[in-house]
Amino acid sequence: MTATETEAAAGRDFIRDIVAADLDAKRVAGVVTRFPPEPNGYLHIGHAKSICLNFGIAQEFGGRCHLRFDDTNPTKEEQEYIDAIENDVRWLGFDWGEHLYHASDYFERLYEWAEHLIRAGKAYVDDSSPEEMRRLRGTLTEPGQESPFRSRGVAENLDLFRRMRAGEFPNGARVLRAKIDMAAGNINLRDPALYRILHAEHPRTGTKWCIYPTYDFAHGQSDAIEGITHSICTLEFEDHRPLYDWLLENLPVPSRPRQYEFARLNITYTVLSKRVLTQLVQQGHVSGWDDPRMPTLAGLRRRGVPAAALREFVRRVGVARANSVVDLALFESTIREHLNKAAPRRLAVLRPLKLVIENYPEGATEELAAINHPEDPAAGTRKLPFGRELYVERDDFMENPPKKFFRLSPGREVRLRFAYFVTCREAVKNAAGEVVELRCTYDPATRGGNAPDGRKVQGTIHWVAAAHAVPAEVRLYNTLFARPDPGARGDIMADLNPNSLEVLKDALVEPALAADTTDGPVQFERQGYFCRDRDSRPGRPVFNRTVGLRDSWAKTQAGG
RNA sequence: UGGGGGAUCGUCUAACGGUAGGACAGCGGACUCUGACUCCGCCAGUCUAGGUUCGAAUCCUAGUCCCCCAGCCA
Repeated sequence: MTATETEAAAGRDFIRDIVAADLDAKRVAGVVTRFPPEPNGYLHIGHAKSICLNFGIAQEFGGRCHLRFDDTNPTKEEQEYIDAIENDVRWLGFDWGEHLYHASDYFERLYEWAEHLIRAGKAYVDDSSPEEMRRLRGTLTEPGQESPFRSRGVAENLDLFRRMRAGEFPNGARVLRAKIDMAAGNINLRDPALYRILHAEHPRTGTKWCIYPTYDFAHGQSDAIEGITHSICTLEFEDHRPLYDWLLENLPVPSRPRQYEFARLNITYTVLSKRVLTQLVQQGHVSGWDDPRMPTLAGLRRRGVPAAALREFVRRVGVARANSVVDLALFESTIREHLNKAAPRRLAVLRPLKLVIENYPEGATEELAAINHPEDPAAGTRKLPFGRELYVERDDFMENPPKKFFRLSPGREVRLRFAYFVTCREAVKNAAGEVVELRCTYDPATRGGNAPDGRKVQGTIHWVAAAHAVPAEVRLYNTLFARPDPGARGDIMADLNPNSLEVLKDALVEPALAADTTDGPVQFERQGYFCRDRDSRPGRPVFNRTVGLRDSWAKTQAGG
């Protein structure tokens, strides 16, 4: 982060207010936060909010932030996800230093604490089937009933729990439960499960364990072990806070963290449900977790979104307790702002239409100077080859243009960016009546783009020289979902956008784009920001559109 | 009908009993060798009804609407 960004990120929200107050009142000596993902999928932009919050607070208040994998359910977790998560957090710009932890690091201690609870008469082994437990739990409006196993003695509970650990029972046969209150209005307090039997191989502990702590039994204690002061999570865990507190109060934990909840991020046209994202990958609706249409950090990275833009977006969104849905336009605006400053400009024709300059000498070639960045003279210039045959954008010609159309049409003069004024004399059509070529004339006196007689043109269009253009593939991305509120009407897959990907295989780009194989962003003038995809091959670059330029002409047309 | 939360411009978010502000979106204009960028202007909000107060988005009362919870998921 730059200094200014760090400063800007110090903007206040209710959580930072709490941290500041705790520090002021010396309730805590220093702030310690943590980002605790479960390694059962890839990180997405919703996680970015949590990452920026936790790591950001640690930075701003001079504390530290841990990366902790909440790996308590080996049936869902994989090493691939662990590796991807570490990579993504680093890419986002954060560093956990020495503080990389796993809930599984604490399995032995958690087990001891479970026995502690049993000895204190506050936990018991229940032989009920899952169905029976559900039946006795009651409903939202009716209290639950006590299990017949609730009154088991300490010795029997201890024996049974040890035999659970020893692997004497099959999955689901028994469970360790906290003894709290089956009549509690908060269902999480109706004797929640603490340990379940899972004969499964864990990515880190292998087959050492066949019983695993639940989220509730692992999370708060892990926080306490690490000395976390502010345990920040999303709103749906609000109901778990009483249980979080109950466990910390009934166990000999080394510290006393506090949980605070904030509203998770939602964005229009976007789905941030790990379940649905997994489904998109598994059913082949996207090419993988890093498909540039995915809201995953891997997808956004491949799409060309700068990490700094992601951080800035999260900052602009803010942190509150009210559920909300952020306009995708805010994200796009933030991306453009960053890319506008960073991206050198280039000319690329996405949907080529041949243009022949009849009065330009056959076989002649010349080079014209083009600036690389209009707002940054230090970016310098480059040479653009020019010739009698060019390609221009199909959209830049209309045989019968509407009012205010400032581009090419029969008889109209426009400027070719950095080159000459040309006037369209004729549109050549094929048998099907489609325009296949434009015959034009140019004014040699306008070399460089200005007329000595001072006359103006209303439009400037981009182009490439036929003899020097490099063929390229360009991938245009639209939202994965066609509706701003995917799934709101039931079947979320029914809301998939059939036009989320448009592949242009016949694009032509200026030579400089083929020569440069670095990874930085680039602006195709008048079109948008692009980045080179890893599918690029020598002589055949592939570009992803990160985001289009604002297009008030298109808006006018659509509106009119 | 249980428990826990939340309501401020179209959207997100400030305000901490004292001028309801910012950003995005939208609209209009200036500038322009990108219909981009930039700049200027405009539009627009405290869920409702009472109450306390010199003064209420903020405090009180009563409503309304929205979200979360009945995994041996996290």
